[in-house]
Amino acid sequence: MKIGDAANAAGLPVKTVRYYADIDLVAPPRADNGYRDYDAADVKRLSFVGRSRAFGFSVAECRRLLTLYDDDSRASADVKAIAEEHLAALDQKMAELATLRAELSAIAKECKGDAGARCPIIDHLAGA
Amino acid sequence: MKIGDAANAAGLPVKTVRYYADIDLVAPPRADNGYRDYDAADVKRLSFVGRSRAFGFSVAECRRLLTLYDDDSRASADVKAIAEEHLAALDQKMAELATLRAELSAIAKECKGDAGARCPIIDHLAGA
DNA sequence: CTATTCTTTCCAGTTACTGGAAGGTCAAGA
DNA sequence: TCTTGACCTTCCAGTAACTGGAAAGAATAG
Repeated sequence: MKIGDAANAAGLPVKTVRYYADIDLVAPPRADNGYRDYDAADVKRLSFVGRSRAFGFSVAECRRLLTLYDDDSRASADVKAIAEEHLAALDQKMAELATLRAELSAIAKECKGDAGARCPIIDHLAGA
Repeated sequence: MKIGDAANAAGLPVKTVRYYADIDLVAPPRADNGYRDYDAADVKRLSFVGRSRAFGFSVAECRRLLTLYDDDSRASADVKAIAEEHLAALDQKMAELATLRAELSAIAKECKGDAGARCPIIDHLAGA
């Protein structure tokens, strides 16, 4: 199966699939003509990565997950650990954004937002 | 004032200050010896950028904000527009993260996280 | 006068692709 | 058979915003 078909089946751009091959994430063998030769298992792995990425896992995390995916005798605890690690990271990021949002919102509220030059937002950013 | 002192006064790493000079964000003149020569206004601008970055504004947004900061006759509406644009972006990102978090959390809950191989997380990622 | 601390430039790496150029391969149609 | 077009290949560059490090010149303290 050529890269175009594999990418199509996995719902990923060809460029991305090629990239995953370059970084040895999902690296199929080559056919005689030099073309990458994907099989059904490769497509499954590509789809797996695609879904993992959609959940916000980094490529490094995808690599670990893929290893566990391939390992029939993994402990589900190992998978869950990665997931919870990721959940914690999501929580932290959300908390950071919420703080930022709240502070910026409070400052923005003070600004009239008219044609006048006086601007509490600028003042705050300037350290007033 | 040399870059080290300016960076110190602005609370930024020297590397970052040099980077800002490279991209013409805060670009001081050069002294005879070739050293960048910062004055008090430059330090203020650096601090301004530092605070803006801390609020999550991109460097591109900082550039716009800096222009407005420098313009005594700006309309506060222009500043507020950037701030609200940024608030909207923050809201969107937070919503995305919240969705991700909820979905992943729901899936993770199904996983026992023990020594067994059966793992609903993997199953979900595999598209089951 | 020297040792240390600055400063300079430039190159590379980070994350996860994405776009584009130049060129090889293959299947179908005239 | 020839050609056209769709596909494949590699490699280079760019994205965002730095950060680390190397090599070399400048300044300063003792």
